Amino acid sequence: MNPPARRTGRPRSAEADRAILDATRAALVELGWSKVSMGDVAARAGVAKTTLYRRWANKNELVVDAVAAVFDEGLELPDLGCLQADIEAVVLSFARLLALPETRTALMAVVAESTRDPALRDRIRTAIVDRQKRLVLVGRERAQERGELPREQDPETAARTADLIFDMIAGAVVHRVLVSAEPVDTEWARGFTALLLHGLAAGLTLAPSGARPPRND
Amino acid sequence: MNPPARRTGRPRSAEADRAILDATRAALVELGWSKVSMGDVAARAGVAKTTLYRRWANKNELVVDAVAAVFDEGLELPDLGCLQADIEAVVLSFARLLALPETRTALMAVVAESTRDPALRDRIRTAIVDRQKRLVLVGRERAQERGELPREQDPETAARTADLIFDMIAGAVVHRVLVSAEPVDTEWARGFTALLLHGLAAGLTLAPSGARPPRND
Amino acid sequence: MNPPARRTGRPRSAEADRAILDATRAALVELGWSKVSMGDVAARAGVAKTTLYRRWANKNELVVDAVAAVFDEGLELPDLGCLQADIEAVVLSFARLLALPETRTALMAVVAESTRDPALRDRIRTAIVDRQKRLVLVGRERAQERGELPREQDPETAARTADLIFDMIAGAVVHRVLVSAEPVDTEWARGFTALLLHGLAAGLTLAPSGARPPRND
Amino acid sequence: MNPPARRTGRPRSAEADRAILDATRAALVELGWSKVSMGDVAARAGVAKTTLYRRWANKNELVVDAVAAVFDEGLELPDLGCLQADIEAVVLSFARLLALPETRTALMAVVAESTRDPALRDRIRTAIVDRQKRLVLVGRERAQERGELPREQDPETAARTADLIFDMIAGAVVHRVLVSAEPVDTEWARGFTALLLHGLAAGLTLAPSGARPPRND
DNA sequence: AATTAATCGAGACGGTACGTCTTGTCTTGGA
DNA sequence: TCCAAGACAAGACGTACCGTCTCGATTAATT
Repeated sequence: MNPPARRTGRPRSAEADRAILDATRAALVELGWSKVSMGDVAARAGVAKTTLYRRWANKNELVVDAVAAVFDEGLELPDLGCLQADIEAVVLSFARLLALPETRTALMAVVAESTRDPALRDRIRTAIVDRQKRLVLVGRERAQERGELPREQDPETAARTADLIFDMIAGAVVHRVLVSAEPVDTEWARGFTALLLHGLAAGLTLAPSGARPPRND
Repeated sequence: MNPPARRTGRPRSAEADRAILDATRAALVELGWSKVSMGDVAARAGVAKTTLYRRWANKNELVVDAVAAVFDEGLELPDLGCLQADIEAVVLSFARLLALPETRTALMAVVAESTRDPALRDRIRTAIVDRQKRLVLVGRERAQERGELPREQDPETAARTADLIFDMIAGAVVHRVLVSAEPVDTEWARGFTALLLHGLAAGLTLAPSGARPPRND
Repeated sequence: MNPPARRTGRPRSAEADRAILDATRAALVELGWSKVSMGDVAARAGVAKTTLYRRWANKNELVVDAVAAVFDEGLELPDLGCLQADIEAVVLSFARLLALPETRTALMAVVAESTRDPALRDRIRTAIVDRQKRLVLVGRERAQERGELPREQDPETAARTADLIFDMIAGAVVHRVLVSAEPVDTEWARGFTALLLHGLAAGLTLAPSGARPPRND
Repeated sequence: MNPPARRTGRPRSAEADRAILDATRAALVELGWSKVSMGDVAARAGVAKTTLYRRWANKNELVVDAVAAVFDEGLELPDLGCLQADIEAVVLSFARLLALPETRTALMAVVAESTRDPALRDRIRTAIVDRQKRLVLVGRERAQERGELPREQDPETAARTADLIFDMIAGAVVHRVLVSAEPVDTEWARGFTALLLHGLAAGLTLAPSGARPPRND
């Protein structure tokens, strides 16, 4: 992303980077968002406050990056051989992440803050949203190879659909966990995935013909 | 909160209450949650900080109360004669609500705060979530009467399904607007509704061969 | 000086004022000017940093006032019955003050700072210089009553003379102690006072035979 | 940048030295002692901070060196044929020096610093004080040759008197300019010189009898 | 009408974190 | 071998806000 720039002077310590992000996550777990202070993070990381501010403009930006790393590590898309299983797995893996108080608190705090801070919103977008969108892209590609999904010719339509699916999956999980405040368990994940795959109207399509009820949960 | 007690002495000013809540909302819109300060709200309301703290224990409580009213209006479910149109309408109506900086900021602020405060989470659930869930129930009832959706016999399953649909609709819209930070317009609402009604697999089902239903497990 | 102003609100704590100035002087003695920090003073005084900054704009101003109080307490003009004894006493009392490291350091630091900061210079003038000038005025009044000095009719000339004498006494002592870095002892005080009273030319006038001194105006 | 030869690591020493000292003086004038920072000086001089620290141990040492040169020029004692004129001339010449912000700031900065640093005080004594003391010696010698002043037999007493006079002249001027913050003009110089020559008591001693005494202010 | 007691505005209080600055040292790569 | 550039640990600076605490001045309902 920024290979130019850095030319002269002492290079920044990669070790410090790591220590700071680790310390931030640890502090987040222990204290919760609002009680994490830059000074405390610096002390935990064995680093001067200056070193934090040289890398991140403020607490929000630091926490976004710390949270982004959690998402990078916490979310995976195992190839389970069928689209439904893949989606269920990623839903559960996302839910597991949001079940941790520090992830939950930090993510929402940062999103809330971003409603008034465009720079922060951009950082969230690039550091978290865009990176996790890859899960949708990879999942779709696999499903298309398996013949479970058709290939979209128009790349723009394909991109729009991917965005839509991402918002639907992430949005439903976040809303269930944070707003409705109900757990996301295997049963919910299965119902959600079925609905996402076959739609609300599925039951109707099949029902009239015979006895089979919709597989809607 | 509690009617008793008040006997002698000067009664609290109702006007002050109103001025404070108005000032809080105004400050929230202008500054965003984290930059709203009690001192600032007091100054806007032409009131002393003491007067705020005499009524609300802290910033959170004040903001929640200030925000609560906003969500009581704003969402309606017009009967447009077909399920798809009804869903699209409610999606757009919700999006319109979230497009106001006031609502957007307030909602996220309160939700973020609630990740740390179970009492606040309950308050949100009863004051906002449960009240809006009726939209799903009403919409489903209408669709069933029109024959667009089958009637679910088991009431528990029916309730679970309603919750799921609510989380999917509200979650997708919120995520689109606040996290992905993209607008919810008619086109998006249409795409979302189609996906919700017919599912991801629909393209495959309808496009290539013809009658073949999803063979999904 | 400012009887108006203060009308509403909680009045400032006189106790805090005292505690802060005491703490400042104590810190000055222990640590020396450059190592005194506002936070440290606040902690010693059992007071919040805010309380310091509500009264003094910065460290310099605080130290000026702390030093001024030392001068107020440390300098007196005992009535010893004759002008020469009075002057010698005040010279020695001033020298005793400057012998303390904290007074010396603090005074010079503040004066040095004031060469670039007009506000600070004014504060020094009103808080220290003008207040100690009273010693000259009182001493002259006494000497005039005793008949040791003539009464000046023109008040402007009288004021100018007082300023001149003040600069000569204070300047000589400060220069001796701080620049020449030699002690001011009884012997020096006696020599200085004699010179101040009778002038350089005195030796000539009284001593040798009678070579007429210069007719210098 | 520089024509001189570069073999293996011989510093551009001379040029860098000069640039640093110039930058230090400039910064001192512009910002005042306490706001001069090593980083700023380095930047002005187009030099790395390392280079400063390779030559001077700290800020004090650097500033003292930067300032030292200023006092080597600037003070002279023209032979005007009479003691009073000589004194007035040197007073005005000293005042002229202190009127320059550069000199004023630098002198006080260094003196202030010296209150905490005995080594620095010695350095000031030899580099500035002792060198200027010669003015007193020369002036006295001339006055004695003219018969304006008696010759002191005891060399020790003579030395002590010279020190006293030096402290009185330099001290009064410095105090007037820096502490009282009033200008030293011809009028003040005349009044000061008269007082120094004839003493406070002069008015009284001579006046009653009748012969016109000097109007000493 | 006088008394009473909780209200009001204003603003100082102890704390705590912020984000900036400077100091003096260390670490690069380039000449 | 030295230089410029700039990162580093340490720690003070002055500001902002929180939630509490005086103040003197209203202001109703109860005497």
